[in-house]
Amino acid sequence: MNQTINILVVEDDNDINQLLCKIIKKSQYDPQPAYSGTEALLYLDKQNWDLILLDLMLPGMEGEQILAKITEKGSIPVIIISAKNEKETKINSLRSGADDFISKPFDVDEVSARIDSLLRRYKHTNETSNQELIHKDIHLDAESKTVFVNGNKIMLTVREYKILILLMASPKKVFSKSNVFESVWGEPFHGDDNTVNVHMSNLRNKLSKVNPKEEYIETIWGMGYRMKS
Amino acid sequence: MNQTINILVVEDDNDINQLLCKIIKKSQYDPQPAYSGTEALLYLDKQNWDLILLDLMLPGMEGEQILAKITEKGSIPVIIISAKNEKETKINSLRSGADDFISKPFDVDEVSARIDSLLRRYKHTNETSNQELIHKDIHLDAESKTVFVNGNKIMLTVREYKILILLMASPKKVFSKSNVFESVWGEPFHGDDNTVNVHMSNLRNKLSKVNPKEEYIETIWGMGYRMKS
DNA sequence: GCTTTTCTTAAGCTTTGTTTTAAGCCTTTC
DNA sequence: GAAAGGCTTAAAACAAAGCTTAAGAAAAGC
Repeated sequence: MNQTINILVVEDDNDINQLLCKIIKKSQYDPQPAYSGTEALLYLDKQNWDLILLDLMLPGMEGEQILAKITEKGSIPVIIISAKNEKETKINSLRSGADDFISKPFDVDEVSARIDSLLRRYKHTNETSNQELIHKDIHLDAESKTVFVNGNKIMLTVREYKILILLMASPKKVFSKSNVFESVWGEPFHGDDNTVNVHMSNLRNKLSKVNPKEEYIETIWGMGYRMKS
Repeated sequence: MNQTINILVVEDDNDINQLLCKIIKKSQYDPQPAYSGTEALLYLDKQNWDLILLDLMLPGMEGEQILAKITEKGSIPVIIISAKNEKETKINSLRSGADDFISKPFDVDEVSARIDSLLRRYKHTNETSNQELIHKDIHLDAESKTVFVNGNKIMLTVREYKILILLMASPKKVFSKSNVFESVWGEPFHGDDNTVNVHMSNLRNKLSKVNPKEEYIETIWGMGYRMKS
């Protein structure tokens, strides 16, 4: 049960990277150093990270690009650690999906406290990746990001896939439109929006194309959507 | 559907409090100023807060005590805003359950960005309020938004569902029509309205369709409604 | 840069839910 | 035990939520 917590440390400076890893180890977490942007990207897809520490100034690739890749990938908590200390950098990072911003030079204990604080809240969120979800004759393989209905592979777009994985991860739960929007799009929902409907409709079509008799996703009027059991 | 987000602003300085409220309003959230620790505590239990901004230096009561009360109460996200800028204060706050620490003087845009960042995550995680309400043979599961009477699933509309959850959450309490209306509809009640009656009737019908002998909701003449024990 | 795919927006339409209306039914009070 | 006021109910009118389609915009892929 005592699962290890994996933290990716993206920082080109050798000494600082080692220092960060040391801090992390001291708190009983499992650090993985990455010394460049490209190295970071390699690790990114390789496993599920519980948290990422990211330096914004990297050789080869800008930290901002990495941040974009991370947020695109899912909802991994990110702490930016940077010497680029201007207001704009800070705010842009936070707006782009970072959860915290620590300025260099940093205080060892503060870094540790902020890591703990973030993990305390979000430890339990990232548990659904890297497994196979099954519901009726839908098989969703999270690792290869493929979906089979009745043995037939179907091609979903990113949005459709994310909606499906959300619903399938908690098959009894009812997700409101705003739930869905905020989980899948990662931004606040403003009520007059039709795009969830459209994607839901498209997803349903793709699912039922294979097996027209079956209804997979049900609508709970005024409440939202749920996998039909 | 488009729920408001309530933010409690605990800060004794009038100008700063107003400034913070202004920032919050600009982001379409709903701020509530509290100018002292005691005032903050009053508000704390009064409703469910999505986020709390907390100044550490308050007259009468120390901010640390408030923080303790907040974390004790549940998992409301807290951002500390403080002029006490020493390392120890920062780290203690974070270790005591705060999610972020902003030093005074603060930058308006940074505050805004950090609020958004925290809410973005919090709203995803806080949806697992998986509670089940039981009254006689009625089982109400909040996560799946389903209601069972004597083991049989019954289909309720949103209004009916909300009325039932209200009554079942406080089964001994008598709810006046205006109570019900204001809780379920979220707007002030004007006495000459019959709609609560209608929905109550429909709800009773659906409940007693399964089990006609049982009376679940009783009318207290001139007072309101209550779950019948 | 051009092509292809995917996403978003908007409109019209269908389904479902809500409110109003109004008649009749209980309780209470005098 | 009749009048008054509150409560219930059923049905009609209305409103809202959801679905589908198609077309333009944006993004991704080549």
